[in-house]
Amino acid sequence: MRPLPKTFYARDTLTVAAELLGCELWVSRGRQVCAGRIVEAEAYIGEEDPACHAHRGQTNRNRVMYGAPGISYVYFTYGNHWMLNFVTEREGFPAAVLIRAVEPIEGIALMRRRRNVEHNYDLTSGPGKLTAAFEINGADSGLPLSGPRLTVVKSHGSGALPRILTSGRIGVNEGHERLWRFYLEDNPYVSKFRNGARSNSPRRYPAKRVSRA
DNA sequence: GAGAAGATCTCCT
DNA sequence: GGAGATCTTCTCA
Repeated sequence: MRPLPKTFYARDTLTVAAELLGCELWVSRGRQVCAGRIVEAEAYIGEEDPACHAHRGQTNRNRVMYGAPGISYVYFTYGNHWMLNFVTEREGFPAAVLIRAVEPIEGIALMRRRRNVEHNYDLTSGPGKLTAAFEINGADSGLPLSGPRLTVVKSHGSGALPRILTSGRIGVNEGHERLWRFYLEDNPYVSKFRNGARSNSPRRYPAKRVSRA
């Protein structure tokens, strides 16, 4: 199982976000291993992006975002939830991909114990849910995505990937006109349209409107 | 130090 | 669909 190289992340964040769909995230806790296929992600790019943590410049909290590509950026929000991001682009430029949802493929029983929910589709269908299911927290921030604790690999599943759709980002107050949310069509683990997303008319990817302008 | 905001989730109606 | 929970981070005085 070969992790994605650093060069994968050291590219345009929108490209990375789209290409992460279908990839597998593996999280190890000693002998406990959980894994899921990434089905939904959002891009946050630079200080010009009003929804990005780096919008107001570098702080203690977002310092990891300014670091090298291919590392994790995990932060706490709403008093309850950890958010998992992958740092992208060049070192010194704050950009990241928020992992919003995954499809469980390994360690499902462990996730169910951690989440205490009835249905599998409730395990990881949201950014806060997936970090709870994978037991990801601030201790995982700044770690390489090439292992040993966090590993991202190309999917070794067979068959063609479903269509990739884009929409406005969820839960952000500004910058929602940018179609920087990417997800797999008809996947039950994609988080639903809600929480104030004001521009989530889905479009096929690649699309002309998916740009950084 | 105080107050406000926040890339969410879950429960209740 | 709405509101509360919960607490870290940041800004401002």
